[in-house]
Amino acid sequence: MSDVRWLSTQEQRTWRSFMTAVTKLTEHLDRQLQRDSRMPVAYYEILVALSEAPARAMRMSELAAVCHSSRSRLSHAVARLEKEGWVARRACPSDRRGSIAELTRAGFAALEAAAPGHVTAVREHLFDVLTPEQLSQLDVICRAVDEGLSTECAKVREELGDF
Amino acid sequence: MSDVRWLSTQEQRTWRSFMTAVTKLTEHLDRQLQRDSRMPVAYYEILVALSEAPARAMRMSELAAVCHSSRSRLSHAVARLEKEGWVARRACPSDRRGSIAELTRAGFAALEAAAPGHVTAVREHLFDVLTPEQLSQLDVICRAVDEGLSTECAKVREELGDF
DNA sequence: TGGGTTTGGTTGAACTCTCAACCGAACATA
DNA sequence: TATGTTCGGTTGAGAGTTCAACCAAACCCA
Repeated sequence: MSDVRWLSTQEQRTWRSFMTAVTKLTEHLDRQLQRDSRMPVAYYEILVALSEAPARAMRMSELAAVCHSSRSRLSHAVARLEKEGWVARRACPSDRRGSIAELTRAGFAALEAAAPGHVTAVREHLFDVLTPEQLSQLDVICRAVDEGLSTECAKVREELGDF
Repeated sequence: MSDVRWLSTQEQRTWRSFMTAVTKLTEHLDRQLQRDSRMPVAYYEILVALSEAPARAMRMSELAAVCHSSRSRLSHAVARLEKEGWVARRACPSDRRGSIAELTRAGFAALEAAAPGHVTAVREHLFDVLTPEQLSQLDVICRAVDEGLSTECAKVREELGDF
């Protein structure tokens, strides 16, 4: 099918500035957190999710959903966090297949230590460079993109099962 | 320093919707391209950059700059693309340290084959879900973020040398 | 009760990325 | 010409992600 709707010059410019900004920002944040707190952003978000959960514990699958992570990725990640002593896994009493990830004291401390630097970086490179108006625009835009993807992702999830 | 400027509730919401949208979008695009054309988006962009260069060839360091990639990453990536037969490396005549990456016929064909699916995915999940107004807002926003980062990145580049 | 299917989760291999170390060529300076 | 530094690029190890395969528990239904 050659009836592809190619991008206009302007659209290409927008796409490239989007890609550039996103990759630079995520790389910067990842580098900052890795350097200062020895964890990638993805792991930080796992700790955040756990810290906000009741009893600072969550079923693995629920945690995966909250973090928009595949089961597999989360399993590997939690294994690493466990080795670090930041998370502990225990069996789920109500479902013997399940397992529960729990934030340890050390994990909470690590999160507390990491948070200031990370939040500062986010503020500095996103919130501080945009007007309040732009921030609310960005919020609306991201929700629209997310919405458009979640219908699609639901489809994928149906077909492939594992996400 | 406990004088961290934490995020307000609204800011947290914006940040999360941003992260969600970005990670979902990039993962979706990566999965599409990997599934249909056996290459990650980063490699696709390398091929695009080469295809747009005069003689479809470029110095490695220039290519790295255009792709916002580290030298190391590019070196690994080109090695893989070379194994695939999509890119060839040859010595630079004017600087014997240098090497030049060149898009092969097969590489150009692979790019042509990959482009429709990728562009369609981008259009479908970004351009089609936003109004023209929102697209131009997004463009401005991304340029501001990029701007804010490039001063920072310049600093990092100075300190660490290798990016 | 038994057999097939789905669900929750883990595992290992292949791949990509990062970081630091390294090498030879180019350049600067004396 | 000799030497120290910078530049362009590669390499290997370690870490994270993906994908497919797998296992056991739970569920479904005859």
